[in-house]
Amino acid sequence: MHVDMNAFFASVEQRCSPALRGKPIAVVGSAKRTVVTTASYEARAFGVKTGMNRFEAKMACPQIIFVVGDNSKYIDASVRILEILNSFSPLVEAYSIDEAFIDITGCLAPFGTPSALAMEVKRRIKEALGLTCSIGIAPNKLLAKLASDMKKPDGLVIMDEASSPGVLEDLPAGELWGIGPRLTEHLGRLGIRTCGQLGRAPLSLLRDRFGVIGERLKLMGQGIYSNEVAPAGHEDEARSVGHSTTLPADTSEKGAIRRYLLKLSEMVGARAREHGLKGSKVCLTVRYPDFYTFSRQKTLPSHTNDTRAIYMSALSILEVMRLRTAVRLLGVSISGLAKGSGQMSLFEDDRRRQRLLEAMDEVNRSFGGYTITWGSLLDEGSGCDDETGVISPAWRPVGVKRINVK
DNA sequence: TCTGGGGTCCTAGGACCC
DNA sequence: TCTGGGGTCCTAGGACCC
Repeated sequence: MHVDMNAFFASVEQRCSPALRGKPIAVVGSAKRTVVTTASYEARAFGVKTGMNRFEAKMACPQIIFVVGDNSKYIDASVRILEILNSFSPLVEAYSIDEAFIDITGCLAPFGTPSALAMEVKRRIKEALGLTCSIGIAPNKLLAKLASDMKKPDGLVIMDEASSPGVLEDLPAGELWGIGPRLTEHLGRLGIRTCGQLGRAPLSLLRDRFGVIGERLKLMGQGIYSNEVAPAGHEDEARSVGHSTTLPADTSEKGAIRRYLLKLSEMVGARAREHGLKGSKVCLTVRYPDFYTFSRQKTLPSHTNDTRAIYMSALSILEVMRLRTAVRLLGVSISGLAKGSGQMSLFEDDRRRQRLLEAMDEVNRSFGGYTITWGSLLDEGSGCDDETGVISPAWRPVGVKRINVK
């Protein structure tokens, strides 16, 4: 079963503020350069879409109401929804803040049918949070996700082995989870437009053109998908931890760029430390005003989650980059992750350093945000403005991927 | 009054090793 | 008198997802 909350952020806001109900609203970030994260169904009717900037949204719908998103509300709602889902089955995978997969294979008895179970899930969520969702039930995650997408809002679609071939036969291949615009185009050039055609395409052709995913594509066209629901505690380990930010204005000013890099390094370091993770690679991403985006990474001699070590690496990469114009976005991430050993260093300096980081993390945990931070972040002059930016739907309510913002 | 931020996975070339 | 074949790791970019 796949549960997909309808216009999640916008619906939460409309529940909280009756004045917003029935109105075209768009949830955006607080930064100047922001985009629509979620549009209410009233706004979608005017063509407002996720990813539009304010100007585009206003053009599409002049009476649109912009609402600055509030992460804590969405995390709160998400946790409560997951609790409800967990009362039906222990096998709940929080796929994103507003989507979940639930293995209900062994949980049908009290309800009799999948449909009865799904109706009860919808009723409980509506009762507790006043929110609607679309539910898809199918033999696997691929088809369940497809099914939940077929009727919005407040839908319920059930697909079984008997009905899925009929649905897939004329379904555009690009509707499948994992087949995006580029693959759709490439498949189209091969004369493959529907899932039915994809499922019948010669394996040799697909393998030839798409490498290792060729085989999976053919199976997907046939509705075959073997990934299991991964409940809490059984997810894959995180592969990277990163933060990036679009600056309030493009800048070439070295001091400002360094301050942003320090702040990003601290956000990355703090989150890695919180989860006992250390990385062996640091990656710096830069976007120019023309949107040209590139990155350079550096392998470290040892694993680290120390803000200073991350920052120093980012700086050294920056030196190598030789920026050609002003910068629009900066990003810092670490990868090559390993669970920190927690072992005490032999060197007094390192031990003091570690205690300093722990103390700072503790203060920031207790008082929120970046109560304690680095002096050079606070230097006068060119801003390292504390803007929230846009809320990311990929956030998880719990675990490494939970992003703590203020 | 221009385009966010969080991720994962795959590819392809080159360095390096035996 | 002309250059094998196996492998790993690293890097940068891009497709795809929410």
